[in-house]
Amino acid sequence: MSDHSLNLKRLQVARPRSEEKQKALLRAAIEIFAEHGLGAPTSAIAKRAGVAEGTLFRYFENKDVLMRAVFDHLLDVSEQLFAESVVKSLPGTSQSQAVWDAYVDWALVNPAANATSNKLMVSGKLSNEQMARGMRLVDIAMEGLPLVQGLDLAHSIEFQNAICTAIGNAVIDISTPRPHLLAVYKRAGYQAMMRAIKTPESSES
Amino acid sequence: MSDHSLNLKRLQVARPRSEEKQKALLRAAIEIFAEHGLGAPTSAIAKRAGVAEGTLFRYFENKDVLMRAVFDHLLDVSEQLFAESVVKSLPGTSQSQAVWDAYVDWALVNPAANATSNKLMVSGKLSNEQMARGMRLVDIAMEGLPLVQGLDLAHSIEFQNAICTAIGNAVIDISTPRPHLLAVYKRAGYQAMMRAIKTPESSES
Amino acid sequence: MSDHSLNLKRLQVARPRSEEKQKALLRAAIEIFAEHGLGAPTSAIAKRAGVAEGTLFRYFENKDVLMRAVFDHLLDVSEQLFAESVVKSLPGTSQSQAVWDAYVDWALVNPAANATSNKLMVSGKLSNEQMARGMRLVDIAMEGLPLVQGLDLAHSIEFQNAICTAIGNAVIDISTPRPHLLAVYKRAGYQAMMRAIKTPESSES
Amino acid sequence: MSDHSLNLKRLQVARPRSEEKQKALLRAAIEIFAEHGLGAPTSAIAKRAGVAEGTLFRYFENKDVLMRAVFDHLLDVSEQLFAESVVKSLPGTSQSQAVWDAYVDWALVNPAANATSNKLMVSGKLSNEQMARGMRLVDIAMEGLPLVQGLDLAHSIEFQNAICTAIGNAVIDISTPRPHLLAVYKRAGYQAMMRAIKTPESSES
DNA sequence: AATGAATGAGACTTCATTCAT
DNA sequence: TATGAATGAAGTCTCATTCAT
Repeated sequence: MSDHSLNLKRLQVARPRSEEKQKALLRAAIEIFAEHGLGAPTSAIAKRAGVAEGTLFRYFENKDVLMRAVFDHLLDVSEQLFAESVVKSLPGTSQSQAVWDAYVDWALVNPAANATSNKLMVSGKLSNEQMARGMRLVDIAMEGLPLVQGLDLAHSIEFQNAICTAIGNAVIDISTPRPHLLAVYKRAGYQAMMRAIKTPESSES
Repeated sequence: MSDHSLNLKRLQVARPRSEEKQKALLRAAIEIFAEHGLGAPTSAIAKRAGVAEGTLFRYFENKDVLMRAVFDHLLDVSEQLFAESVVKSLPGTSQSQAVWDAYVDWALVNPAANATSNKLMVSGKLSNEQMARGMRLVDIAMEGLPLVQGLDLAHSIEFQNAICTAIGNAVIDISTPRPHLLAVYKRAGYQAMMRAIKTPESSES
Repeated sequence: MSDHSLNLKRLQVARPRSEEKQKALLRAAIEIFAEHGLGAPTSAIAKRAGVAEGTLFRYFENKDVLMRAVFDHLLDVSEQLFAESVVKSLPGTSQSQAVWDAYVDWALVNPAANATSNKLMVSGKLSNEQMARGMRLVDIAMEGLPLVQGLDLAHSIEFQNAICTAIGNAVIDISTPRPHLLAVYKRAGYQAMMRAIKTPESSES
Repeated sequence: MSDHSLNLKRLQVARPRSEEKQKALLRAAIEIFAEHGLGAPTSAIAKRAGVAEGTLFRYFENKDVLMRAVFDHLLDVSEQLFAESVVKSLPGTSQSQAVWDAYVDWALVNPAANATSNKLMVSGKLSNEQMARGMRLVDIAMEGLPLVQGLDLAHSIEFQNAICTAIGNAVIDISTPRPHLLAVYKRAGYQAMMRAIKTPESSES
């Protein structure tokens, strides 16, 4: 009996055999979600990935699991991106600017990934762990920036993260349809962000 | 009892199309969309509004029309809000701060409206006219703010609107789950916004 | 107050159940059924008739009743048509040709009536009495024609009615989209019909 | 067990799209449309075919496509019927009579097919290609019949097709409820048709 | 393990009919 | 009596998921 139920369980649980197919499905999901929203049919994702409709469910138990896997995958990419950007940063630029550039550039080169990431963030489908992981990533990206003052520490970090992320996304949003202005907006956006979080000495005088 | 013309008008229609029901449907749609996303069934909206499923379609030809009507309604409210906020602004505060306060306060008091508005903005269901109207509203809200420099005029307005809107929404997003910090974040957010768009040159003097 | 209500009351009484509205509804139903099939919404009929949706159901208990009323109305018209056509028939033409001409001409002048009549005939919505009445009308129209031979009487009548009706409708069907050929087809059709029912023996003599 | 190539073919598809189900759906549609009209629900067709409601739409994109497929199927059958009837025609009978007999017999044996075909012809749901194909079939069936005179060629063919089709359908209509009279009506109908289109020499004398 | 046919719940929408005015 | 707003059953079609092959 126990043997039996174990067997069934094993059959039901997604047992990916090919890493390649899993990647193809994630890539396809990112594209399809970006193009048609999270309500797009799983069959469209399977087709884009070049696999059968049913195959998707051998790799991802159901659509919600797929969505969360997509988000995890995008965070993996982002984390690696940030790590690399710091290492590669040019001597003349600060670490924060290296991360900023890397993030904005990546979003412009991977518009589907950026779009799907944003859709997932507001979908209500992510787990608390994933939300936390997302925030941690922002924490890391913000490392090295001077903290805005006038708030206690916890609130200050939270606040600064929110502001900086928002400005970054805003720059990406307006640059996406006008790639020729990317350099201008990227620079201006970075400066605006730095000013926004600069400690307001003058207000204390 | 009431005046004559009203009485006559009433007699001409069997049951007047109830303004109340239309409002109830819009309110219900705002709530349901906020809670369950734009993919929520129309039947849920009808039920929340306390009308039959078919009744929804007497007031709104189909779901897309309903969505656009919801957006128009929210813009109506926002426009009025901005107009009033300027009039009511306290002597000591600038116009821009009055609008800022009004916007943040409204979003916190009407979280569903704010959430649904955001969802609609990225839904791809709005008409070009509606997108334009949304941007015009932001233009109006930004009136009186000094323009960030270093960009030509058109790009500058665009850029500034994007940055300011983003910061505003960020403040709303982090304040929503922590209402007791609203005052702090609202103040800090306003200052951050003003710094972000401050002319760069002045900081070098 | 009493003055007022009395006035209104009188206005309502001055609008009795009107023969005119009933006729308008029948006319509208004929048109709408012809244009959009028997599945067309009753609301479209009411609108075409210039009355409210609910008013239709004060004149016709439900849609099936309306359909049957339409058919009865069309038979009324046909009966009168046949009666008049005999009276008016020119000296040189036989009675059968007079009826034939009247029928074909009428169908071409009233395409909607003809189309709706045909649709109703195959709708399965008519009562047995109505089907019988329809056949009786054909019997009357056929009066005076020599009976095809080689069949016993009952079958012969039945057969001849079917053939003649079919040829008549065929002529109408091909003439409707080509009104300029009406005269040609009408004549040729009549001759074909007369030949079709000519006693076979006579051709052998 | 079976031969190799079949086995290999089988392995490539999970479950082959069953020809049998498609046929069952077409058959069910023909029956249901005949019994309840073209407005009958697709769910009734699926149930009659013994498949789930959704399965119908895997085989036919939507109801209109199903209707057109039904018509194409019926024309396929008719074309084959006509071809066979000519081949099988007895030495003593003319080709035209063979076709006539085959058509009438077929309609009586397949009343649902005949009824549905007629409904589709007047439904306005068929494509122009299908209407043309239907007329071409009649042309073929009429081949070999002497053309009625007194009209120019084009109109003559059109006219004759209409008359002959009409008489054929009339015979079918009156025979269907009285199968024991089929032979009589079939014979009499054929003779009536031949007389109807016979060149009227006498009128020229 | 992979496939894709099959399933059926549920979405949106229509419309005959009822009923408050 | 006339009106037309309200109703909800029923229709078409979609799609996440299961399952036979």
